[in-house]
Amino acid sequence: MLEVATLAGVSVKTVSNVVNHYVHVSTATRVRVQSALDELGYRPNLSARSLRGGQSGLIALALPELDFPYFAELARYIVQAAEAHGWTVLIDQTDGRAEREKLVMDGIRDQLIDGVIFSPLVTGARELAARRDTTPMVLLGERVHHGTMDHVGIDNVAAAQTVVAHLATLGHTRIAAIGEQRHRRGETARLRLQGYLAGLENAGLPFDPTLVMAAASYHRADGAAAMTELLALGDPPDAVFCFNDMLAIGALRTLRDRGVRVPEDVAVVGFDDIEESSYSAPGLTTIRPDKARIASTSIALLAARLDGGGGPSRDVTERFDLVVRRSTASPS
Amino acid sequence: MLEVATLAGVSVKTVSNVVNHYVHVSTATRVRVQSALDELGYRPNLSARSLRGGQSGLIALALPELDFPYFAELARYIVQAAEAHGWTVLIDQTDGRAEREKLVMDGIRDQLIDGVIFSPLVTGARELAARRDTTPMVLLGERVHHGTMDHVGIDNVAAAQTVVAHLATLGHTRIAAIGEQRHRRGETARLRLQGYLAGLENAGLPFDPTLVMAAASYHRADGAAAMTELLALGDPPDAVFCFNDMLAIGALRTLRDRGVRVPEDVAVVGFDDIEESSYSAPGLTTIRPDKARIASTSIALLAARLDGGGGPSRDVTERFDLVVRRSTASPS
DNA sequence: TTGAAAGCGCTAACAC
DNA sequence: GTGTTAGCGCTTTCAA
Repeated sequence: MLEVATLAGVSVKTVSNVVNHYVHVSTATRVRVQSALDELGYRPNLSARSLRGGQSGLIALALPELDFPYFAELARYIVQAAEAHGWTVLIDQTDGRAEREKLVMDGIRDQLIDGVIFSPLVTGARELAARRDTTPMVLLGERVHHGTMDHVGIDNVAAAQTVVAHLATLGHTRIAAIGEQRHRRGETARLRLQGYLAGLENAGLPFDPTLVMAAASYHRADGAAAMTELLALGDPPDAVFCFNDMLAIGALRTLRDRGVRVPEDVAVVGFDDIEESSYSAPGLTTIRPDKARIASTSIALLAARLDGGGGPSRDVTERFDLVVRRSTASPS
Repeated sequence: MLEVATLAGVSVKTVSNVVNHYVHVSTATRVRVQSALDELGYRPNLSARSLRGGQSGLIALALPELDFPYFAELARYIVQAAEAHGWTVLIDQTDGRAEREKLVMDGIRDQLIDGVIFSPLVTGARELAARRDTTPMVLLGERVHHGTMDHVGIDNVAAAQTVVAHLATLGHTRIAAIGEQRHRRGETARLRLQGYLAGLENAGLPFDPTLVMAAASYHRADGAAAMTELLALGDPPDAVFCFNDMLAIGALRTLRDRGVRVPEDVAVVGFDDIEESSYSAPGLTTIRPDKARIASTSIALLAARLDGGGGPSRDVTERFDLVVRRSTASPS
């Protein structure tokens, strides 16, 4: 910047003014400085600017897994929404490991980052409440108790109820669930299970605990394994509600391999509506959270915190839809 | 840091020494400083550190699309490999748009970033050669001529030849290709097409231009559309080589909808071996680039540039495998 | 409208 | 083994 100033015959302050589009600069000076800028190929140093001003234009997005289609799609929307705000998104992959999530909470790379959007998998209400780092944070996913942190999510219980109601309407009576997580602290599984139970009750269907399968993680292989176990039951289900689409795709694979017809013998429903689910065989009925809105709301909440500062934490529930495809066509 | 120094009764230099694990610090001092550090909840300021030392510990990964499974999987490996080096990865999504890729080339956020791993879609040899930004850059994907930039990829031509040879061995004679890109400047499509042609020639099969389908982009929908066109041909193919797995999955969808049997009537092969391809119906035969090695090599090359500096540009070709699944079981 | 100088938090050189 | 000091590139008072 000093070089530029010298070349243009002005002070660094004037260069700074030009670079930052300060209004009170005479046109002549501006032009002169600008050409010096171009000639020298000047590029502002973000570190210095951030050190001085406290804003870096960087926000972090902390997700469990990048190659989890739901998160990849969400990340895409968030990157787009952030770009519209002039922010760059830095991605942290936590793998759902407690120590990685703790790093996010404690503020890795503090002061470098203006805000964080965090989708916790194992971090609970206690840790959240104990957070000391003051970087604005927006929480994604299931709601957990928290103080100053904003939150964006969907109503998991209602969504799961919707699924069960749909299956019951189609005449299914033995509806299994795949995705319970006994050993995880994440709330998502618990909420969807709760919705599942409520759905059964609403439909007047009995609850059979043997139809609830746990899933160590939510990958395709877990769904395939759980479905195998369900088929081995003396009295197998006539429908399966998987707590995400990956599980459902794994389940479909098992059913196909065993020659079980979908939806005639067993109907299958997922959750997330990843793109893959409209190409599966058969196409997968699923819950579609409004990812674009989740992303834009998260960014908007963060922006509000950065501009305005305080205020009570806000909790936004975005809409979801039930997308009906061939995997739950009428069974009759 | 000054506060910490005061509390511990030492100078800032000593605090810096402790923070940076400098060896020559007496244990007593170290302990004293450490407790002051903890008490005050000290966190180093990355901006300042980067401003001073010129290294931020941040590298950028510039990819076309995050929700493209191949890139998502690759990103995951790269984030992991980078983490092992103590680097954080910042992700740029270019959408394959020329102006976004140009930004990457010009060095958005210069000086903040220690290096860039860039997977160009539309940027060609000319732009690459004209690059002025000096941030170390590793190129991913097809090789294009370049000067000082390292490159990691696989042999696309050989891989495509392998696919065609495999199909020919199984007795297929009318082998179509989906994924030509007449309007794009990217080289990938061209190289795979070249391998396809070479493969036909090696197998002594005639080349029929009507069997080569263009794809505007490499999404599932493009593959589905291209397959529809192929089926409308008077003399349709008995095998299809799709230039990526997404196209192949779209093609499978079309075939399924039309009641065409795979592989009995038409065999299908993809490219990339994304996880989804082992769960498709039927499982997809495909080329598996060694993504983990591509990632670790990229990071290693970047690390070498950052440590060592100059030297001629290196070009690493990683291995690939043909993964045979049900979509190309013997047609007889 | 423009310039001079201070200082953001940190580390490297050098002195003690 | 530890302290002093200068300076990374920038923006922001404050003066001119």
